[in-house]
Amino acid sequence: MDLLFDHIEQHYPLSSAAREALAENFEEQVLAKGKFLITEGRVCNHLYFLQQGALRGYITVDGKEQTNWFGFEEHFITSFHSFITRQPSVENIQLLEGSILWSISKAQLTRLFDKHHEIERLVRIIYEKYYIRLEERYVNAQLRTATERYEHLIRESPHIIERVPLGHISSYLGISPETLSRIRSRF
Amino acid sequence: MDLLFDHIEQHYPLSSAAREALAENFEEQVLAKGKFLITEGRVCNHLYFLQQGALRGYITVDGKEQTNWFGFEEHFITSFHSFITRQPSVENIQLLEGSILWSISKAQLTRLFDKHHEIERLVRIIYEKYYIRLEERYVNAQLRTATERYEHLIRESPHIIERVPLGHISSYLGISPETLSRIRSRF
DNA sequence: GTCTTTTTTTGACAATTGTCAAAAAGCATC
DNA sequence: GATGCTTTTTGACAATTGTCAAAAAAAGAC
Repeated sequence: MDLLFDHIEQHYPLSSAAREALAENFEEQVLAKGKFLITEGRVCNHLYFLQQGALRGYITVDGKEQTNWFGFEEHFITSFHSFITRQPSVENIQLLEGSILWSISKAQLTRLFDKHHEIERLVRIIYEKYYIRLEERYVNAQLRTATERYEHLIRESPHIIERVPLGHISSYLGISPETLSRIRSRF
Repeated sequence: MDLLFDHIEQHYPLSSAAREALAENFEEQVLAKGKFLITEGRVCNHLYFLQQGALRGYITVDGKEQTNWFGFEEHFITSFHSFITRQPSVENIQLLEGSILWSISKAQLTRLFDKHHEIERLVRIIYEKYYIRLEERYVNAQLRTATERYEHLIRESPHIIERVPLGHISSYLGISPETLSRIRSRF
């Protein structure tokens, strides 16, 4: 739980009262590789903090998987669309490694917003940061050639190659596994 | 200004005290077609509400313009990355039509967060909505063929074609103007 | 270790898209 | 209307990427 609060402090420093209130509402969760945190069709009512491990979020388009993001240690994770709208998720979140997470329900979090203004501020600030991160992902996805997108990926997150099967990376880059293999073969 | 508060009420109903505080801090701005709301290299310190008109946000990559979004009536607009980080904008925001906007500075808004919890809540909720809208844009941008992306665009926002030059639409879809022209020629 | 299954690579070919150049159409201004 | 200027279209060709099939490599199960 220390890692969770270390991460929170990086965004906004909380009073000890707010920290304790949060601590009471987070629950630890340990999941094995290959399992799903969220599957499409179900409403996602929880926000997760990934303490240890790796996940990916993907949707199914024409029977094929399209990976939208990879998540590693010390990030908040959820199926945001479902969490926000309370509608069934279109996204699947899968464990790429055995992972340790902390979860809090939307109802609990909303209750804390009323009790502690600073917790709502924290979440507002986290949304800001996550928004601009998503913007960056969007801009990179728009890069013209697959080679540029791949180069950008290994430049920004070189560790990804060692932790994620290439098939998922190709679906993240929006190309076929064959094309990714050919790009990699010419360095 | 009525439109601004109509829009706000759709997200979260404010007390009259909060509404008045907001009203005091928004300023009207009228800009002509072709002008820029924000240019790259400058810090964007304001959040804008577009009451009437049309804009686009784009970045410059290898000397070419890459349109990231179009903005029409009744949306909040800013160069989010710059507004949030207080760093120089990489994005340009250009007026596609003569437009009427309402602006509030980041400093003023931040001051209001401390005075009125509900205004910070409103902004938190707006971020949620804008986040999932950006997610949708991301997913659509990942569609395999340019034809699919074009079809999706005219299905979701058919009005766009009448208000935006095709050159900007092709740069939004990530294709050359020639390719867009050919896609359109076969309906 | 061997066997099985999954992932990655390679080859051949087709489809999609980009680039360059020129023509056509549209839009201002006079 | 005629005149420039910008946008859009069309043609020819090259580059990129996808698809299908099969081989090679890697990862798991026993």
